[in-house]
Amino acid sequence: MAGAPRSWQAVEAEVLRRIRSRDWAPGDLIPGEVELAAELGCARSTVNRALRQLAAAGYLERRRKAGTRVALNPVRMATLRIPVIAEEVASRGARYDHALLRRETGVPPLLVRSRLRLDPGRKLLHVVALHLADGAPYAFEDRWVDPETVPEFAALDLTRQSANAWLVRNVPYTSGTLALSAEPADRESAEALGCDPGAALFVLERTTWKEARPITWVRLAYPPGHRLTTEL
Amino acid sequence: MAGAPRSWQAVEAEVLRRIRSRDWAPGDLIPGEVELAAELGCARSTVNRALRQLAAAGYLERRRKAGTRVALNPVRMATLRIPVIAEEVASRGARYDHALLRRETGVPPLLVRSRLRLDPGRKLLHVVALHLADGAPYAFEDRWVDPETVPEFAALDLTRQSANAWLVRNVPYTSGTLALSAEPADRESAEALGCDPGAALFVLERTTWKEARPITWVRLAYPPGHRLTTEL
DNA sequence: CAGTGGTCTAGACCACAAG
DNA sequence: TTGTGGTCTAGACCACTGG
Repeated sequence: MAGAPRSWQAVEAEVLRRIRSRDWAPGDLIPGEVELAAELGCARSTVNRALRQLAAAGYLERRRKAGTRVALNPVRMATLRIPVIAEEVASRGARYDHALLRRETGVPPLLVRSRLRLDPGRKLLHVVALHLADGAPYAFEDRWVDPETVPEFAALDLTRQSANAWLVRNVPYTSGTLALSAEPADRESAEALGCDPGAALFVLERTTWKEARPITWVRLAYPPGHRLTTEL
Repeated sequence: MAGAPRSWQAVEAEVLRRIRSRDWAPGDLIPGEVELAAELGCARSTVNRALRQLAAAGYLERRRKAGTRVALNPVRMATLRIPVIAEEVASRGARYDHALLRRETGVPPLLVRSRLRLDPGRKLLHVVALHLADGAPYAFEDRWVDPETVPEFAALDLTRQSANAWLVRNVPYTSGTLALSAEPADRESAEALGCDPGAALFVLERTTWKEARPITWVRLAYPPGHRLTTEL
């Protein structure tokens, strides 16, 4: 009936237009795939792809038999790119370097132990390092690695490549958790990053698993002023 | 040849298995869709869907004619859910409230003006509010709204619903930017959030546009301890 | 039970880019 | 030029779930 969307992108755009124009208001039931396909002059699978995409983006809510509704609260999904730091630095046009500050074996603090669900007394490999961009401190890394999951880690030369770069390439995780927060700089972080103790640091904390076994817990602290941005 | 993946999820799982097992190493060219479909015993479109999914997740890199390669650096994409604060609070099982602290019209500071690409001297609507969870400070909001894009905003009763809730439902944006950072609390934020000045606040800054017109710039500051988490 | 979305298929044409 | 992914189609069956 209407114009002539042919591609699934065109269908997506048309549906989005109707949502934004309040032609289809939040909560409304929209026509079924068959009906839409007929109206827009394309195959049902084309409509399906467009609607699936919009549902994944949070604009629509779909349920079998119940049909498709315009989402009441468009839950915005922001996708952040979490690259390896070396590339994060390179993509900003800076020269990357890193310095290994400490490396030891020991019992992790309670926080780390609980995040990794470890038995008390388990010893992990501990690595403290500083990432540099054009020679300036870029991020302060505090990492604990489970030697039972990653036995090769103990023998690694961490002066040539960072722990993260090696792990990402050699020990793919099957699941993980990422947490972002703000924390005041403790003395060691402040010294490494060249800021005042207590300064507001942007902190990224990541825990990764290989099936049921913990791989690593890492905390990356960025100096004041660091921003993580994304397009919506 | 191999087992019998029939669904696209099964194909996805099988390909992921081969990547993780280093059967297909980073940088390797993997078989084309036609070949894979034959090997796995399904239609090419099924393989296509699985590979598209894996490419979107950052595991594969696909280019016409060049074929599909295992990504050298699995760029991790973390998807954050950015809900309306009222629901964010409700989902934590707390009672939501908000308090309007200030509301005025004026020329925004340089930072806001540049983010919204405004002409100097343009006056915007300024709203300062506090979001509460079970009566405790949850987030401090500083917002500027363009009255030319959203004329109805000036007449709104912001004691009944928050600015964000109304904007999300009534002025859908077509594009926007999200930035996360850590900032020391200034006096006003500290007072509102009940923390010390200089405390490390987790800050979410968002700018939204309706086509080429700015809608709003908002800065949400969360008190120390706040964490934004996601599964990987 | 019946309607809706979810998926698979086989085949076709197209767009892009490597050689 | 030509191989590869990107997409569309028409039809079919299935799975879930509302009524």
